[in-house]
Order: sequence, then structure tokens, then C-alpha cells
Amino acid sequence: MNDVTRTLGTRERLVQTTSRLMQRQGYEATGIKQISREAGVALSSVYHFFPSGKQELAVAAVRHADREFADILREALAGESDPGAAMIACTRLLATYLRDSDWLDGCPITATALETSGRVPDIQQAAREAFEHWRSLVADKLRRAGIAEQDVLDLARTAINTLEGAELDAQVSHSEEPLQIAGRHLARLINSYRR
Amino acid sequence: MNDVTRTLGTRERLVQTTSRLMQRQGYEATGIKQISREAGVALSSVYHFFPSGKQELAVAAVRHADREFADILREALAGESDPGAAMIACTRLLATYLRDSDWLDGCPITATALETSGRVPDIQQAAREAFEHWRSLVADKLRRAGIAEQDVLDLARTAINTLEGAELDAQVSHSEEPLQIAGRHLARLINSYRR
DNA sequence: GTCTATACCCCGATAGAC
DNA sequence: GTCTATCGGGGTATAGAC
Repeated sequence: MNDVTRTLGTRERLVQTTSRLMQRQGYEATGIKQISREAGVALSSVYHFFPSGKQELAVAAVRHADREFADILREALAGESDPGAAMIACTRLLATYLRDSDWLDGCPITATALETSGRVPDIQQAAREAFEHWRSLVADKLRRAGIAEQDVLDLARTAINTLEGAELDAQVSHSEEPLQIAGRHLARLINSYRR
Repeated sequence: MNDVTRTLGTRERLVQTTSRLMQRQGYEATGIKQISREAGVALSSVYHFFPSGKQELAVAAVRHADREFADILREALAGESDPGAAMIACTRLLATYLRDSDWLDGCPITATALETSGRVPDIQQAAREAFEHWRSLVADKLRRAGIAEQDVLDLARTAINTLEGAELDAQVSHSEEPLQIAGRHLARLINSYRR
């Protein structure tokens, strides 16, 4: 039990706990019993709120992580007017989360998405929607900064993907450097498209 | 049983089968029994060759994937003299593997590395070494193409990381487009560093 | 909605004959 | 080195009282 245990409703606690555990361990290694224990919820209650079990709970957790990271990303992007500087701000934020969690808290959905690839369509769909959502936030930022419309979607896609790859590298390397480098390179790439 | 079953020694068959299964399912979802069955090897033989069990086998599988992908990468890079064109050749190759496997065969070690993050140091170490190895191949290519030494290592790092992120996106999206876009952007970024 | 108890299955790992 | 058999535990999921 932690502070989350007391302030939220049972369903919310389950989703949030599942999201955090799957971020760190992935889908298969995260058990329903572990979730119910850490959320301070009876096992039977899990099946009360999510009758079809683990997959349904995982989908809710991925959607939760989608919204949560979107909020973080939106705020980081809004803090800088220049879009290149905004990407660097994003890498700083990701690096901080990683370091402060002893290199455990990377992208909240990547492990789950990869493990269930081709096997659990509902989870795949939720992951697809999350990436699409995050891309759209970067695209908005680029558009408002005056990047030509024909470049916006492609740049946003590479920006999110480079963040994903650099975050994975940082997590495995226990180093903020891959993210710092990615920030500089993304800023340079975006600047090369400015008119 | 498949063709791999007959042409290789028992140990090699185990490692190769494990590598393929963990590429698609990750570490936790891949069971020792499944491995021994698909490799056509008795369960007890797994423990004969890998006395300390699943973790030891997984480390060997990650090292195998390291060497295997390094061979592929080296060949793709050697096929083009221009380093930007070489990166585009890499994205084409990754896209082909993904499409031809129904979007199942992405990076052979990412899922395993993420799932065991902070929990299985031996696997983490093997994954770290693999990424480092792949980066060094790209760095060689950039160096030979005359990129300034102070830019080589950083560019190689972002190149591998962007490939990783774009491959993840392609796998989740069931589309070659993220990789095509990444190839174009990486070529542009590298060209901006040419002297 | 939450409690306790449990069915049923598959996991990693091992034993001992051959 | 490979065979069959099995152990102990934990997995998901369910039943039925309250």
C-alpha cells in the first residue's frame, strides 16, 4: 500500500498500479495477484471490475499510460517556443524520470507492446493509439512553429521514434547521454526544415 | 522441428531457437519446455548444456542475436558508399524482415532487454554489449566516409536508436513507412555533418 | 463489492534409469 | 547425453458466503 491506495477509487487504483508494474516488468511478468496485492485490492475485485481478466486490465493500463504521458509531453512542449528547444526539453524530462527511478521507468508501454506483438490484438490497438496520440502532440507543436505541412507528420513521427530509441538506450546503458544526444540531433533536424 | 533441427549441434539449436522465440515473445513468455520442444531437444538436455537454466540460455541467445544482426548490418552498410544511403539501405532491410514475418520479427533483443530491466543483470549486460557492438559498426562507416571524429560516436548512437524506435513503430503500426521516413531523416542528418 | 478458499494448469528445475 | 517422471510453486480464474 502507498499513497495511491487511499486517494483513488478501487478501479483507478488497479489501473494505475497495473500501468506502473507493466512499465517496469512488461505484461507477462506482471501477475494479477501482484497487482491486487500492491493496489490493496482483493483478487476477486479485479474480476469484478475487469470480468475478462488480465488482458482487459492491461488494455485499460495502456490507455491510462497513454493519457498520462500525453499530459507530460504536452506540458514539456508548451514550455519552449522553439520546436527544437522543445524536443531537448523532452529528452531532459525523460532522462530525469529514468535517473530518478534507478533506470527503471522508461516508456510505460513499449515492453507490453513488444511482448504481445501479434498475440493480443486489443493491447496492440491500444499501443498503436498511444503512439499516434503522442505523435499528434509533436505535430501540433511543429505546425504552430511554422514547419511546412508536408514535413510535419514525418518529422513528428521520427521525433517520437528517436525519443523511444534513445530512451531504451539510456535505460539499458544507465546513462542520460543517449537522450541528450538525441535532443541535439532532433533539434538540428527540425531546424533544417525551418523556412 | 524445422530445417534448423537437423543441420546444427544440439547446443546451437537451443540457442538459435531461444533467440527466435524471445525475439517474438520476449523473455517471460518463452518457456523452457517450448524451447526444447521446438528445437527437438529433450528438456534434460537444456539443463545439460545450460546448468543454471533459463537465464543462462537467455544470455547465450542475446549474444547469438548480437552476432547475427551485426553480420546483417555490416553487409547492408558495405553495400553503399555514401553513409546516408547506407542508413536508408538498413531501413529497407529491417522493413523487409518485418513485412515478410507478418510484423513479428523486429529487433531480436529489445523485448527481452526491457522485460528484464533492473532484474537480470547478466541479460542486461549482454544487451548493452549488443547495442554497443552495432553502434561501432555504424561508427566505422561514418569514419570511413570522412565524418569528423568528434561527431562520429554521437551520430552512430542516434542512428541505431532511431532505427530501434522506427522499427518498434513499424511493428506496432504494421507499416513500413516509419522506417522509410527514419531512413530519409537519418540521411539528411548525416549529410548535414559532412565536410 | 469484498472476503476466503480452491480448481486447474503450466512454470522452472530435478532425479535417476539407461 | 537423452529418456520418463515428478516435485513444488505460482499462474489465471472461479465459487460461494457475506
